[in-house]
Amino acid sequence: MSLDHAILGFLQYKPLSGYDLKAVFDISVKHFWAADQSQIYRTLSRLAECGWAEIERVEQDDRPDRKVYHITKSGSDELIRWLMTPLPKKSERIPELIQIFFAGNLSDEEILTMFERLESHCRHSLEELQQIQKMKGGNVESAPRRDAFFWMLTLEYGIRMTEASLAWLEEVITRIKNGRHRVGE
Amino acid sequence: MSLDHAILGFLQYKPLSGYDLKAVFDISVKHFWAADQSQIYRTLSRLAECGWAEIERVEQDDRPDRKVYHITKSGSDELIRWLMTPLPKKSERIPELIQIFFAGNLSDEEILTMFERLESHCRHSLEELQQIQKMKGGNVESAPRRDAFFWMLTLEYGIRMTEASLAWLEEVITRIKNGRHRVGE
DNA sequence: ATATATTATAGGATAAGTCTTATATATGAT
DNA sequence: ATCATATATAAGACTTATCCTATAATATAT
Repeated sequence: MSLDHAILGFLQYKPLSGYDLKAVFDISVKHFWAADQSQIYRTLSRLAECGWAEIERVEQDDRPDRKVYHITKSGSDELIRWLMTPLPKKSERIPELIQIFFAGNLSDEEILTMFERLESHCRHSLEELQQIQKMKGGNVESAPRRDAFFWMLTLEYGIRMTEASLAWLEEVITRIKNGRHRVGE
Repeated sequence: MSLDHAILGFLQYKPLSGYDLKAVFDISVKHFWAADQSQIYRTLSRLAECGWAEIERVEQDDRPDRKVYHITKSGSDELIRWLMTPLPKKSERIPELIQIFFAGNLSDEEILTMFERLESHCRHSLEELQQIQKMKGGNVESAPRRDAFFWMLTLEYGIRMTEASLAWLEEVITRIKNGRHRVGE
């Protein structure tokens, strides 16, 4: 799955330790792929077992030793292969839609509260993403334009989707306020 | 998590067996919550253990006996409680965005192929959703308007998001064809 | 003084989900 | 005749991810 390949992707740029990777995930792909620290370490061991990465032990006096992972030729090949492979389409799980689907069990007031909660959450996410986009304008300059272009695309995608969600939620709230969900009762 | 509550939601409408539930999931919430048959049965046992559902054994001569699950008062309370509870916001995982993020490793030609693949997949999903929407127009009439309203909302959401994805992908493909990802190289 | 944060790795327990297979009967299609 | 499909339930093995905890030294803040 994708965590393996996300890690290979980062190792392709340069060798990194598990600790480094956690930090790198948190400042770059967290919005669409949050990685658990524990899971990163476990996955790194597996990558090394597979021969997709090699471990370099870096001794340190004051800190615990670092295990820096280098991507191998076969790891690099695997990354390229995966990047061109269509992903098995499995519908993502959206628990919010379960709440909406069964919202008929709630009172009109509770429903409105629910949607307004979803809306404010969505607005907050949008602000976060826009904030990142602003800062990234400078942040990304160290990378080749080609890489930076695709990094920005993933942010742009997040923003577009969140904007669309927000627009939809606002529309739905208006409809509910106009009692459109009660028509015909 | 949500499978528990999705099942409680359906049991709130009427008592169902595991087999029934699998069918119900597949024709209603599959687009945003695909449920594995095996997982449904496991979850049902757990719901019964929790006291949120009760089992009625229905003997049949020609077929294996059915275990029909009835929601209890405490199950119903739990459903309502959950519907009003804000969900812990955990960013969803979008493996496609990992592929896009690291697309810089591919050639221009491969990149275009990748995005066109994503676009056609997206177009296909949209058609599927629109097809369901058309059919549901009649399908849903048996339910109270209030419930049907929220069922349709979840479909509408899927369509809006897929439309937004598609529009974005088309735009990105144009930009790539114009060589915008190579600017400054 | 004490608590928290940073750097660094990793195991244990648990949860959640997927895939496969087993069992059993009936019906319809090729 | 045989094969697939529908009805009905459920265990086994495995994967992936999450949460918590442990270890260990240093540094900074209260």
